[in-house]
Amino acid sequence: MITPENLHKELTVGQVAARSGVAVTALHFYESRGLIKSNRNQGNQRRYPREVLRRVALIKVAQRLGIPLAEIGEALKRLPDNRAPTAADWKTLSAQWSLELDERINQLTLLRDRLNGCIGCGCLSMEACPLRNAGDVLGERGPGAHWLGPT
Amino acid sequence: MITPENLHKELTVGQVAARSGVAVTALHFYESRGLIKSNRNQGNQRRYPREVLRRVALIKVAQRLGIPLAEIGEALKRLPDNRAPTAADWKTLSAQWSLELDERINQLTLLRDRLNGCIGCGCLSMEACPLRNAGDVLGERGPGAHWLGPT
DNA sequence: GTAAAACCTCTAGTTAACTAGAGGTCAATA
DNA sequence: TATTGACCTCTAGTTAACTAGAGGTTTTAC
Repeated sequence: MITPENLHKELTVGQVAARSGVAVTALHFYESRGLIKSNRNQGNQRRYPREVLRRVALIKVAQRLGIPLAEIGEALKRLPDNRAPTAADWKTLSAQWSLELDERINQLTLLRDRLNGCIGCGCLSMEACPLRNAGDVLGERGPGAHWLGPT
Repeated sequence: MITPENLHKELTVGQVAARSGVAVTALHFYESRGLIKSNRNQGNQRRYPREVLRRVALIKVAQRLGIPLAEIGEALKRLPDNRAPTAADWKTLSAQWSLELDERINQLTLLRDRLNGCIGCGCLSMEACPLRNAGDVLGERGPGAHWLGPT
């Protein structure tokens, strides 16, 4: 709901950048990917409702979890439109992401155990070595979550 | 040591590709990055000693561990020149990589615990939220190992 | 009222790890 | 011998997540 009062409270890109710790260009970029939205003033400059800060915060946390922007965008799209994510929304998203994180940790742990089992063996055979054809653990990157690791 | 006998045993790119499961173009690419080397025949075509198979195997395993090619190249360069990696070499490298994998797992575990601690809190404050300013856990990507996660 | 700071769009560059294709050569087979 | 398949080099494109800069407009502050 836009009242004269909260219109006054809108933020410029520069302000959002300063408060969120994200570069102005990055905010442009997020907008181009549909992760955030902006209103424009008379002179075509972006004006953000304050809620954008929360949205950006959520984006940054998700990135630290290793979730690619595209997926974060998907998740945000599933939230009621154009509203800041609430604590309840956050709960839903973070529970999901926690599961994926668990899965990722399991995969890495299994891989490490195999590696340790293979130290010194030196086989590396395509057919026999568990490190080489552990396709069951870390398969091709198909549909689903893709973990690129935190930057 | 090149004898008429093992000259005969040299492999073409296509053969290496087939046996290693890596595309021909990727082998070209590895060569351009100094990860593997080839001899050329009269017609300028690549001819590989059989040891290249072991080298490629090692590259693929390291990649599954999430180690970037540049670092794999560094590691290979530290091995005696132009020789296939032996079981002892593999032991050295894999022990090192195992440590890095441990570290990575620890980072992710800590992150997951923080995430779980934060589910429902919904704060996401720049100053207060442990998820947001856990710079101690996963910092900028500086010098050292860079983990991009397995593909 | 003017000058500087902030903003706008758009293109191009960055890294990683390749792939795809053009245009041409070489090798193996019938 | 001719043809096909494998090979050669080189350029350009791919994805992700941005950054840098050019060239131009708007806002703000003095």
